[in-house]
Amino acid sequence: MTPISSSSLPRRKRATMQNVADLAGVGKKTVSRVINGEPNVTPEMIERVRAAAAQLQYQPDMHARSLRVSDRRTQTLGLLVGSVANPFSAAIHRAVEDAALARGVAVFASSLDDDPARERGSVEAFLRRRVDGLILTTIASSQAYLGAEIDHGTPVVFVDREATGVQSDTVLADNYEASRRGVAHLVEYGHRRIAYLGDKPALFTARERFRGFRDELQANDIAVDESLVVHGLTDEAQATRAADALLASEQPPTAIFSAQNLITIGSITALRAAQQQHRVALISFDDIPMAELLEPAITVVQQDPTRIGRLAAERIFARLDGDESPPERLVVPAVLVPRGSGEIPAS
Amino acid sequence: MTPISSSSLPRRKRATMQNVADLAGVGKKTVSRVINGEPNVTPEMIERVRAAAAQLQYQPDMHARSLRVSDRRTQTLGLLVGSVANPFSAAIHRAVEDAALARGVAVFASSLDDDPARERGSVEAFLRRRVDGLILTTIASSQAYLGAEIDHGTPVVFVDREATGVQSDTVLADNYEASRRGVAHLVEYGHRRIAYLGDKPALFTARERFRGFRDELQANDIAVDESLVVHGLTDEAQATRAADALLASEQPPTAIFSAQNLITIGSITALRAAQQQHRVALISFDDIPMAELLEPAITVVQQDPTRIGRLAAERIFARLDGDESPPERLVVPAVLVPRGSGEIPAS
DNA sequence: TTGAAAGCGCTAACAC
DNA sequence: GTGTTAGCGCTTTCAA
Repeated sequence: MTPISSSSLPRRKRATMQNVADLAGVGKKTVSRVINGEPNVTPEMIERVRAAAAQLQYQPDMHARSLRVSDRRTQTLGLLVGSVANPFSAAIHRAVEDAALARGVAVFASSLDDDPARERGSVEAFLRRRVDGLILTTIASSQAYLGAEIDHGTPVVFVDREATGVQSDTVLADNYEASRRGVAHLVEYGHRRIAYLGDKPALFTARERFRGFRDELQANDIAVDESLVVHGLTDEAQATRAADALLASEQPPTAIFSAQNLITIGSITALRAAQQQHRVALISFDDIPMAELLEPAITVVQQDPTRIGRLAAERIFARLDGDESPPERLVVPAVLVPRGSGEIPAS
Repeated sequence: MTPISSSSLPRRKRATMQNVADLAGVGKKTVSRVINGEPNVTPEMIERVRAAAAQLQYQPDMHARSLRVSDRRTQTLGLLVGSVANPFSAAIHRAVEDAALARGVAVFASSLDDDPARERGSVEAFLRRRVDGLILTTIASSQAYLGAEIDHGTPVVFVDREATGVQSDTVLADNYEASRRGVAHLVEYGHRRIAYLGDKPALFTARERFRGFRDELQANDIAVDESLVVHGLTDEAQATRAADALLASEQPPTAIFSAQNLITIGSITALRAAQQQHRVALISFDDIPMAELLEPAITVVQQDPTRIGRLAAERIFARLDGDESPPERLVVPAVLVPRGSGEIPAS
């Protein structure tokens, strides 16, 4: 057995640039030049410094660097998503990470949990760590508190939801239009009693999707039946109960429009329990995992979180690279993917 | 319209502690005391400083702080998982975030993608940013390169996979035993021709799970039929092709043991295509989304990524709080969840 | 081409 | 209870 690292050893101090300079017998600034790949250093010097750095296992301190460097960049981004455990958020996260990795930028990721206090807390935590940019999903009633930071030059991109009280780059799905397309699809299959199961109307996306639902019905001369509309569903269990009740009512819907992925899963559970999954149509706003393997397969309005994340990161980096054009509002279309559940005709 | 933040304004500099001190008419150190909640400041002083800080929208610079503070902590953690977009990884991430949030610690999250170069790159990026601790999923053949950092006192916890060449806290599922339990379950239902579909044997988890598969068969006096064993499956499509081939062979298996979630999904696709999903049993190592809603519902060996993440974070913080006990190896049991697909008897 | 001095924003140590 | 000085590790500035 070779001895492999013992935690009871006296802790060695981390090597600094000065240590490297001393060992290499050069000035601190020369080490700095080599580490940062600056020109005007002779090959021998480069070699000497490299060797010393390797011997000491030197790792430059980016915090100390960013404190002194002229643009004060930290090569760091703050990302706030609904929840890092949510597949939609996770896809955004991954896309941001990929874009950031290419530029040597590290990403702080946090979960919002639709809690305004967490929004403020996360943003503060990011700002105290002097992130170069912010990609934010928001829930607070106003983001005016970001005004000073934006004026200061920190790029901010809002994703998934529109911000209030500040203007900055925004990347969104076309919630309203996509919702209309989903409802129109059901109407085409003869449905007129369409239930709407949605999230809290405090959410931008929930409002937009319901607006699309309502407008599309009206465009087809179908009155919105309030008894078929349920708002404020935030988890599977609530959605299941709401769908249960609708299916057990005197005049049950012939189709369900679910405005969000967790609600969809809850609705499927209810439809199965009532053995109505092949009789009552279902369209889900948001894709769900395994949708193609369910019976019936689930017709969805599919967002593109990867593209949303990529575009958001691109906006941040464009701003960091000097883009001073007016704030952009990028809309990423959601597409209707017919798979079966949405093509069940009205009975 | 009220004017709301204009990006073409001259960029105001960020307020520093000195600015706050000047405005409040006190010394820098007094501001420092107030910001950090240190004792021995009169209430009036606190109020004056608070007001000045608020007026200037002062945000302390944690980098400058950590540079000077005696323990050099940055209140930052580095987390490397398989992929932030993978549900298993995302659950770990979320658990780590929750534990970190309670201590005001921010989390850098990165994806490994089973690429040794990414492992090294991510760890370097974390170290250059002087994270207080590392939670790592690894793929490189050795983690000996971390020895110096561990000696230096940075806590490192390995999750999901065992490390090589260093000793440090580790949190793992009981891959071997859980795999045996899964196979034993199939044997109980009369299966003797059980296929194994697994990931690259370079992975610690893949090796352990296969070892469990093999040993459990042998314990039941069943010879391992090499024609029923496929390694090196890394995505759904590969798994589907492998399962297709097995099902179409002269002597098809009566059961499939899938060693990983993506392989399970691919296997389900193949079983459906061959209309064998109600005839050939299937057990999945790793839960998959919607498993209960599939037909048949999928029997799984369910890991507990939330617990893995929580324990990993607890280890880090215990070390940061001074725990000097020998490295721990925590095993989080995976449990067999019978749902239907694993209870199809041998035909 | 190289290096010495100054200083980024903050806190430790110590004076008052 | 409060302020002053020095210095964390690094880059900038500027002189050699």
